[in-house]
Amino acid sequence: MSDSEDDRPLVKAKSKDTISKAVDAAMDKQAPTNGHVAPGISMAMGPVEVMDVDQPTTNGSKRKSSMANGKTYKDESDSDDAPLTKKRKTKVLDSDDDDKPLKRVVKPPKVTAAQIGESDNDDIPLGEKLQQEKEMIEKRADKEAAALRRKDKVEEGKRKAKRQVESDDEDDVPLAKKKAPAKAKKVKKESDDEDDVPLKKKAPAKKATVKEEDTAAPAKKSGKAKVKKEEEQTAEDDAAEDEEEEYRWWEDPSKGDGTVKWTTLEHNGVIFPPEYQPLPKSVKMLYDGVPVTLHPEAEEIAHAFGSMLNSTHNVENPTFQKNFFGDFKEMLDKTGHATDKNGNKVKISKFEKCDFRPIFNYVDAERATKKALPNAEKKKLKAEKDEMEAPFMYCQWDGRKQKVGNFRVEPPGLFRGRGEHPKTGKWKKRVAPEQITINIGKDAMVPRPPGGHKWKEIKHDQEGTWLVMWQENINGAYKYVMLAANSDVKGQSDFKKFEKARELKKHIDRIRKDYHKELKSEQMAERQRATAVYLIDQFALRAGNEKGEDEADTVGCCSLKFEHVTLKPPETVIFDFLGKDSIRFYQEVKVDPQVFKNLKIFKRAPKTDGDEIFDRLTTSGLNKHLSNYMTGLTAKVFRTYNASWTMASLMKEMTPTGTIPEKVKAYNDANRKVAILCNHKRTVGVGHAAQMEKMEGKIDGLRYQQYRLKQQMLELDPKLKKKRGQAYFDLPEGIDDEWVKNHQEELVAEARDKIRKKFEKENEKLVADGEKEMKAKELEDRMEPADELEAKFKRENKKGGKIEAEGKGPTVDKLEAALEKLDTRIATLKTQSEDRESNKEVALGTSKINYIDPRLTVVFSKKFDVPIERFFSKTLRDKFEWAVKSVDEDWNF
DNA sequence: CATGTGACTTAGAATGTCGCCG
DNA sequence: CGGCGACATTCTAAGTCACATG
Repeated sequence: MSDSEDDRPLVKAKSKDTISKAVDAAMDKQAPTNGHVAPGISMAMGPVEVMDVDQPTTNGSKRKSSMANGKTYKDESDSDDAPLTKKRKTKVLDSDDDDKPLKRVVKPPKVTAAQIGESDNDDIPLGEKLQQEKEMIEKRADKEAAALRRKDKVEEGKRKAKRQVESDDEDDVPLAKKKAPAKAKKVKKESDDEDDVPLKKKAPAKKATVKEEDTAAPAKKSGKAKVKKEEEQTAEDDAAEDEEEEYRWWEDPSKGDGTVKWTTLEHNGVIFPPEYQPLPKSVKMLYDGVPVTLHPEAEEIAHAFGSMLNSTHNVENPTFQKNFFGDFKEMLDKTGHATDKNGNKVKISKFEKCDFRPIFNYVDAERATKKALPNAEKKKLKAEKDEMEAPFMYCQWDGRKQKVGNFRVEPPGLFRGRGEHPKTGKWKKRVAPEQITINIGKDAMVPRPPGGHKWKEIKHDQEGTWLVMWQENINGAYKYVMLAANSDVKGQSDFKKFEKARELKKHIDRIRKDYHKELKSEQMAERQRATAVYLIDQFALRAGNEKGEDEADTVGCCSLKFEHVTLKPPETVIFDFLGKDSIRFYQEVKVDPQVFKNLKIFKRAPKTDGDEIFDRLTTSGLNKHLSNYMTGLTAKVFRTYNASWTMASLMKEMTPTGTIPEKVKAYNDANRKVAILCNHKRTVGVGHAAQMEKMEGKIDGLRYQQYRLKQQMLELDPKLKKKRGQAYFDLPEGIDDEWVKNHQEELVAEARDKIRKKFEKENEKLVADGEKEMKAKELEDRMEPADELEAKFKRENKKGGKIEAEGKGPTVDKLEAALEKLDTRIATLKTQSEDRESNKEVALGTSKINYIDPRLTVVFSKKFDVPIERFFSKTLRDKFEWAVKSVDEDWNF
């Protein structure tokens, strides 16, 4: 009973609960089972040992399925477990120890189970379970708690002890991949241990300082630049006694938070989206085939849906439909539903009966007319818009003009949650000024809210970098207006981010060493942590915070679940899960044997689908641990570090030879590797396959042309047949008569199309100029070349038909030349299409923008003498100004 | 501690524009 | 010299992570 209830709670709680429950259940049944305990198991295991794999667990039925798994791992885990226990007493875990047992064969499964249990309560009695566990025997709880405390202490001591012992764990071979950098540092390492905690080092101060200055100067307009710089300088000097200090905070992330980000701040707030423009009376959605009139507020929602009809991705998603229709109906209920042309009320109750196409057609037409607007007109509109937006584009931040990122309040619309977001399609309401909080300098003029309205609140929070904030209605998410990427603040924090990643270089060896050692820790929690860090480091996984049930079900490292990890002995792991943005992460990788073993243990029964692999680990625990190594070190730093590091090493392998495009390609190839590392993908649109096919078709077309050329050659010089062999003149592979026929038809149709289009265009123009349009007869006449083409094909297709040589004065040589030309064209197309194929689902942008230290790109540009423009668009150059200006070709990541 | 709040970075899709090829 | 695909920009969702709170 209680069991089922148990299943409810949060995901995390759930999995843990399930397990502990199972433990409980088992205990109740066979509490005394000491017999199962393997020799050497210490008391610390306490009550838990009792658990038996075979015991029915909470969700008995479900569990079953996992049995197979459980079995598979049995021997493994056993051996592994034994050491765990053993260790209990030892201070330092010794790898030998660990290994031995591993080799030992098969223990009774019970032991295994016991172990699990043990670990369970081991670290945990988890305060977390609480309420559900009320029924739990209090005594037991107390005991556990006590045990826990004890353990923590032990652990603490152990950790220290370990440090010292460190040196001998040679055995943990780092992956080849990462090895190189690690090695280099080794020497230093030792001493580092000591500083663990402290320091922000000053060392780089010199360089950094310089950078800081560069960065600081916005210097956008060259005209003003000089003057500005001066000002800056002084400002800098002022602040600059703090130089020291200032430098520190921007190097030391832990300080990042309590710091003042500005002293004066002026801005003009936000632009609100235009009011909803009701559709013209002639445009109505149909309900049950009948045009109906809606209250504007309801119509607005229908309009949003209708204008999306082309994005099947959303509109055909059942959740999207359901959520949309739910909110739509709610509004209908509120506004009295609809009326038909006679003013009779129509109650809208079925989504299926709604036809939004009239709305879509209207919207689509509007789009088209807008697009068709004469250029001058477009320009004018744009200018007007720019002018009205000008005041919002910039703010004054400590007296400096800085660009604002997103000064527009998000317009209402249907929420486009990604993946299987349970709320996708819900109506995102118009934001009222009353919801908006303004953050601004005390002395600044507060922007005026729209007529008759008030702001929710005015703040003067100097520790925040945002100018305007509101909360959205669907998820309660906070929306902020902040500065643009090219602003000083953003630039600085970007710089800081990469410096942090670089600092990790100094610690990475020790961290890797530690986690390799801790992979064998007898503390389940520690072992999980080590394993997680391993995954994060090696495979660039994200941290993986817990998520709520009203969000898409995606995971990162710490939230990986049973079903996301498949173990394939001897040491291959298959990851298959949805990560951020519901992007699939699929990788089949070899891992350290110990990691493999650990994952097996973490997956042991009674865990099953839906249960967390790292049930003893949270992102905050993980990050807390990481921060011991280096201030500000968190899981995400590893992604930055590994991405930049990868780029740097790839660059080292390159030699600055070849043409510019070749160098650019080399850069992009490296970039692609980083993107793959980070799993940055783009979903290939449905049209992609077709596009690919089209390219293939194009290639085939060219090959067919070649065939024809050859035939023409033959016509001119029949002896060639002998000289070159029949095969040379055969239809190319993959092309047959049928294909040829189709192709010919296409070519003819294309030709016709072209002529017709041209004709129509000319006619349009004539009409526009007030002249008479040409007659249909004219068109017919113009079709002549197409007709001729058709006729020619017909002749060719006749039995024994020849392909006549084309062009004036055809010679074999000329044809040969044409043939060659086609060869190159085919080659280019082929590489192009291959390129495209390999690139189709990799997105290079994200890694370039967020992960690869831009200074690396600058170095590449200088060293290989390729203009930076080839790598950074204008916006990126602005964003990375600090990098572009601060680095020479000797710089190292 | 667990959970919630808040602020900030990272992410792919949608949209806009621009350059290049036939 | 115009069409269209590639590239750039905008938009906002979805993460991370520190800190507050009970």
